[in-house]
Amino acid sequence: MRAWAPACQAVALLLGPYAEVVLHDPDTDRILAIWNPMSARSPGDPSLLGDLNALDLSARDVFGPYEKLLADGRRLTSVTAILRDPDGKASAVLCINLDRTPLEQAAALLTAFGAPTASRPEQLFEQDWYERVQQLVGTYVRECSRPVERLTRADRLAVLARLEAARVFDVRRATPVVARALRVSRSTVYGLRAELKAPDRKDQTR
Amino acid sequence: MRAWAPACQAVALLLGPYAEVVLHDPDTDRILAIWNPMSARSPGDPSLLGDLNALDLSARDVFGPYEKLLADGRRLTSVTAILRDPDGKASAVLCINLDRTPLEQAAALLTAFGAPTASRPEQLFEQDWYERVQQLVGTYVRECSRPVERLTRADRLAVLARLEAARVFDVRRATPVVARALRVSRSTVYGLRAELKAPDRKDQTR
DNA sequence: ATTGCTTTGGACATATTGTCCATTCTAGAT
DNA sequence: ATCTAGAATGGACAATATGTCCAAAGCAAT
Repeated sequence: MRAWAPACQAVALLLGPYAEVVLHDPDTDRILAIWNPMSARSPGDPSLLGDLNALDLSARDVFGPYEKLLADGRRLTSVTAILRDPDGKASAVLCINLDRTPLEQAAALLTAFGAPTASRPEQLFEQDWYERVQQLVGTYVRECSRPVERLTRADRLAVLARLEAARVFDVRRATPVVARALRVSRSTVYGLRAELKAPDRKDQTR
Repeated sequence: MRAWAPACQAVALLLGPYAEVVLHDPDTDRILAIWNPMSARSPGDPSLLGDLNALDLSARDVFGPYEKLLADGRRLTSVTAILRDPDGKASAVLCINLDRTPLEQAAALLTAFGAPTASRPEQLFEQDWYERVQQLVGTYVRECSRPVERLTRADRLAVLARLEAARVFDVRRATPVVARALRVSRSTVYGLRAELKAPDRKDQTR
């Protein structure tokens, strides 16, 4: 039923990957819609609501929270709501399944681990990105036992890839430093770097 | 609107004391119903939805998740959904506000605990300077248990000193990020930063 | 020497960073 | 509540830094 979709989507969105929202059709016993499916179910599949139908639908509209167990061991907390038309007819059944394991792990860790007072936000921020450049280049040079000036084009590409991976270029003014370390011009660094990003074509049709 | 109540109640029930579910009347701009109120609002009170009405209600039905901040410093994650009648008319606006602080505390502890100190030869370069900014600001905020927006000038100076010490500004594009994290303008960041460097004189005789 | 690459300096086009300042805000004091 | 000094803001602008391009060299293998 289209009317409920926004509400369902909102819930699914809010609870991120840990909640599954399912809308069932109580007449056909099939899934109408599903958000963040945790098992591989999709609209049209049988609901497998089974015992729910045994519940007295007229007595209450909201059931739960109760616990479910997934085959893979995940512990779910579920709630169910009967959604009614303006005329009172049950037009859909809403189930929200919340995966509790991540929270439980956190809680377990928390209780198991006394009171760790402060965290360790220490700055291994790497003051010395400059050193790091020297280090990465130096290491490579040693690896292929060849001085910086005798590095082949491919070598330079490789070194740049490492520097790139180390996020060196996120640092201000890094490019000239790298160029110098590689005994190469600034232009060349940009050129090679572009090549890394666009592995094949020589033409820069951008 | 009676039709939505079960769904709202179900969500409120599932998310326990940490989620507030509010149903607004888009016509009168008042609260229709509210579950688990976090602030002292009740049905009939004005919605204070303000800017929401400015949103193009016809464009989308679901907004968010976006972040809200309570005066007392609690961090909320909110989603909003436009609920429509069978004939398409927006009959209600659903807001779910989830208090994230308990989760954040758990998560913070978790990440702090998970930090495997050693064995990080490569990229201790801190890919994640962005995280680091959030982290440093967040820590400070927690230390003085005051939301970012309520930080005093002196506080901001202190935070900036830490960021400076962590060499955050060596990273490209860091300033705007910091400004945003501090909920302050770019200009202000530069201003405060200048102040840090020249502790006394107001004139910039350099 | 000629060919088919790559590198190089620069010139330029963009983007980012810093400065400045007229206005707008805000926290206190009145 | 109103006023006021100091602070923050947004936007213009200047200064730098980053990227692109390309014509003019290098350079190695014919």
